[in-house]
Amino acid sequence: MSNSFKRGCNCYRGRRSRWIEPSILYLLWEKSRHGYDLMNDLPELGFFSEQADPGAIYRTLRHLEDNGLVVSEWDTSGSGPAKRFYTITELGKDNLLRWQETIRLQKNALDAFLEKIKVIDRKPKI
Amino acid sequence: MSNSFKRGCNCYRGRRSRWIEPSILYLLWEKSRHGYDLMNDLPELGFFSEQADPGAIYRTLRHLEDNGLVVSEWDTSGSGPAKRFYTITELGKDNLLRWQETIRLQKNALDAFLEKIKVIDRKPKI
DNA sequence: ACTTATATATGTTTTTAACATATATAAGTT
DNA sequence: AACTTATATATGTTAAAAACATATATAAGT
Repeated sequence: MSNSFKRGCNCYRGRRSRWIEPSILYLLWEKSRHGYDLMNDLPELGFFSEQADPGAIYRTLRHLEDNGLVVSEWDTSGSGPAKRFYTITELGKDNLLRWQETIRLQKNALDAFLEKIKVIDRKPKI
Repeated sequence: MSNSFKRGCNCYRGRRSRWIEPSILYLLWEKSRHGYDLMNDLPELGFFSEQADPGAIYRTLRHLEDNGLVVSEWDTSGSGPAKRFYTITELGKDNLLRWQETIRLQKNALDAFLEKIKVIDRKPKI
């Protein structure tokens, strides 16, 4: 027996799920923001326990912009280094809406699964 | 603009989520089965839209067995090729229970997210 | 001059999912 | 007997994503 299960659950093996795309789209739908803001705001959506990975955020933003779901412009006002100000497009909004069905299906599956496994009795530990 | 978003949503980009491990554990908790049975039974849990990938199933079973969460024995009764009969262990049951919290957190995040995005209005198409 | 906070970006490695293929047994078909 | 199909397990290969690490730059505070 290898030891990857010995301590704790290893549920997810430390990985989060891939909801970063709709999460960013949603936050930009709420209001336009800088990429850096997303690092602070993403965890509140509940998909990222700790700090969101900057690498993931900026690469996702690039991907979204490459596909016309968001647009950006440099913002040199204010202090500190230049910021990129991201705004969702109509295509982006439309895309966000399309996520609803995927998310609903996933949620329903998780709901049903929770119902099923809640009847399992945990043996009392010695 | 690249074209990966042009048609449809690309939600998930064709990928399913990684609930195969607790799904298999649950099915084996219900009753011991052959790996081949899991191909038919897994889709009913709602995480896999179509046919589950045999490669994923057998590799996951190996992984679970390597870690003591399931045990197996060859079953040469019946017709056709020999089958491996899988049974969940106490450690496996315990592990399945530990998934509950992970699944609940994910479900709650999806729930909250659905609530948020449901207020977005879809523009009427021309 | 040094450190810290802000801000964006890229490089590398590991893991996972997706897809493809291989192997073998036995039953049914021509 | 040869061929096809269903059953059953397993491995190989590729592509994508996550995780982790590092690079670069501006400006404010000490």
